[in-house]
Amino acid sequence: MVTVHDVAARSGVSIATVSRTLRVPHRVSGDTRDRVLAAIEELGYRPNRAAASLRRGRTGVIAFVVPDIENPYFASLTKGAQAASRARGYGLVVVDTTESAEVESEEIRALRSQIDGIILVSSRLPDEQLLEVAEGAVSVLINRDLGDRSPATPSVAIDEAAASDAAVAHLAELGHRRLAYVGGPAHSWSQERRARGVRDAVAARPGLTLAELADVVPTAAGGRAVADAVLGGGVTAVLAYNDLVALGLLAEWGERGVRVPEDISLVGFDNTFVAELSSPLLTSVGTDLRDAGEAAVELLLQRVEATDSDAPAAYRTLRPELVVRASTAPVRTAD
Amino acid sequence: MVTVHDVAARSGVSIATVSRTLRVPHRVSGDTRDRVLAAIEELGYRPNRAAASLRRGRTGVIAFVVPDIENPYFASLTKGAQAASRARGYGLVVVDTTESAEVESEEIRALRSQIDGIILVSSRLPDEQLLEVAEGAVSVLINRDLGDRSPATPSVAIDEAAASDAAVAHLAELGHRRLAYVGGPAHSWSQERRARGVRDAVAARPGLTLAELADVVPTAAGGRAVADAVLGGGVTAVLAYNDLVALGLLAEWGERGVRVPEDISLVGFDNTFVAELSSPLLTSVGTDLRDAGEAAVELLLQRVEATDSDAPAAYRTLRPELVVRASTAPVRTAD
DNA sequence: TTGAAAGCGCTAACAC
DNA sequence: GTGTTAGCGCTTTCAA
Repeated sequence: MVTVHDVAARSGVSIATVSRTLRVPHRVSGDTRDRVLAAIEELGYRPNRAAASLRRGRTGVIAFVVPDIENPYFASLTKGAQAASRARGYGLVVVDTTESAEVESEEIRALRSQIDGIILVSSRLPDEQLLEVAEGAVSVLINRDLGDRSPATPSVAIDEAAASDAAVAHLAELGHRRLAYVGGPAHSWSQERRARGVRDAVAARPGLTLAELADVVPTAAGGRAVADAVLGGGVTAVLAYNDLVALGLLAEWGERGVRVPEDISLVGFDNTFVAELSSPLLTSVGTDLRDAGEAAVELLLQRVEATDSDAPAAYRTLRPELVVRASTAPVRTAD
Repeated sequence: MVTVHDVAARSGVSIATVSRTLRVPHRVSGDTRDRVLAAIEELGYRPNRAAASLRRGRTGVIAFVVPDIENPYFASLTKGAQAASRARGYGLVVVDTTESAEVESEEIRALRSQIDGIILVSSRLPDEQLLEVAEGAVSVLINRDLGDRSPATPSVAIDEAAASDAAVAHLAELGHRRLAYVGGPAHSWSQERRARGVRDAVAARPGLTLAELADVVPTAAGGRAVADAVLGGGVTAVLAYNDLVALGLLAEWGERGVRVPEDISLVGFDNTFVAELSSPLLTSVGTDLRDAGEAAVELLLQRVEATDSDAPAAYRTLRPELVVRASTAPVRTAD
């Protein structure tokens, strides 16, 4: 292993100068800098992070905690976070909690002392526990919000009201009047906001009616299971909790001869890549998740690197975009 | 921050004993052990990993390098690796190389000194560079194999010959005689083995013919692009390079009135979760990817923790399973 | 079985 | 602008 001592010897300076050349190059004369850099190159020197961490009290690693890395939604967020942290020279430890609050809290506890900061995505922890975690470490939340309870914790959230409104507006414009919303898990943070958003958007448009299905398992299987129940009542357009549920509806309907969009229009949430896997392609509303992942990293590092806690907490609200694909069409028959 | 000193003071022993209690408990008397453990509990002591790493020369972190975390195939592998490394007390740094060999080699270089080992999944590096990496660190390969060139590097691979054979056998049994294989990227390691496997399986069954399409982009869009080209020549069943390509074919055919499985049967490779997103559900052949990820971690840690390099290199070949779903059916008309 | 003590490689005062 | 030096918290001889 090559150490600062080797580099120092090779370039005829002290170890302090070697360290300075790397950390504060402007405090080293151009001449020495060149010599040190050359020696580093020749020797293939790589600073030992463990040593630096021990001395500086910082590890250069941040944790990214997701409920399920196989879920396309979280995979995209992770991709963005990964790229951003790499670009900033930080390592990203990805933790998959398998949707379990216990695993989540256990992992966080184990990690706490080894990382500079933590990003919690769609945390499954109850508010009080989440609060404790958030206060106990430099942290950023995605899809959760402690509000006044922890004004120092930044969060990144998607403007679900805007998303819902865009989706409903699109369907209304196509002439749909009787809508249905297939909701997700009962107490999910996103579900609550999406359901409210859809209700508000419908209420704001006279003549629209809304049927709601609650507590659907947020997977394709969940969608298939309720495909039948959604139909009827003259519903001509359906909004699904997420793309996966939408694809489940689509598949099951297809097998029962219900055609999309001829018989019924369908809109998903999140606009994940699976929206481009189906036939017809799925109209979906969502934000760029990679951007969201990046934003969270930026927010986190801003705090990590803040000399003291001078950086104000930032709440980043991301604007979603409706991507119209083939699963929505003008309502067929006037009611 | 609570340190060994605090625990030592609290329990009336030396810091050495505190350390021993955690690392080699059997060398501490039951009595002292209890006292130390109690103090640790009361104080909430967590060993500082940076310090331990510096002293022991090991970091407790392994790297998992994938081309694209958004790809369901790699996401599932990652999920398995994540669970396995957590269970063994190691941190997992996930690196997404965005399918770029440069990014891959750069990241590996940067990481090398900070990790105990590295798992390279479907590496995009050319053989000689891969060899260099594999020799320069404790490493395990998934979906690559250096063979004699680096007999010390374990690898985990799926038995593609068996997979291809199972798929072809299934179609042959259903009465299909004219098959087509939609291949993946020209020089991909998996593609080469899958193509060979399919060819061999077809050759082994008199009466079967095979049409091959090469160098298809391994995504749904890639599949859509060649949906037309595959048809014709009396082909009644198609094998696709992976599930994504299969879904692309399925979607495009659907829009052109070609029905699956009535008009044509379709089989995907990998059996990722997207095979359950379509209508009809996709017949697909693959191994449990989480298991593969776990296996790689086991192999790696076995070497990491080997006192010296006593552990023999292990080549783990995983047996794939064919999951028959609705996209395959008996050939409709006798030829 | 336990303790004293020597560093692991690096950074950051502090002197010059 | 550069060098000297004192640790960061831990593990591990070596002695007792």
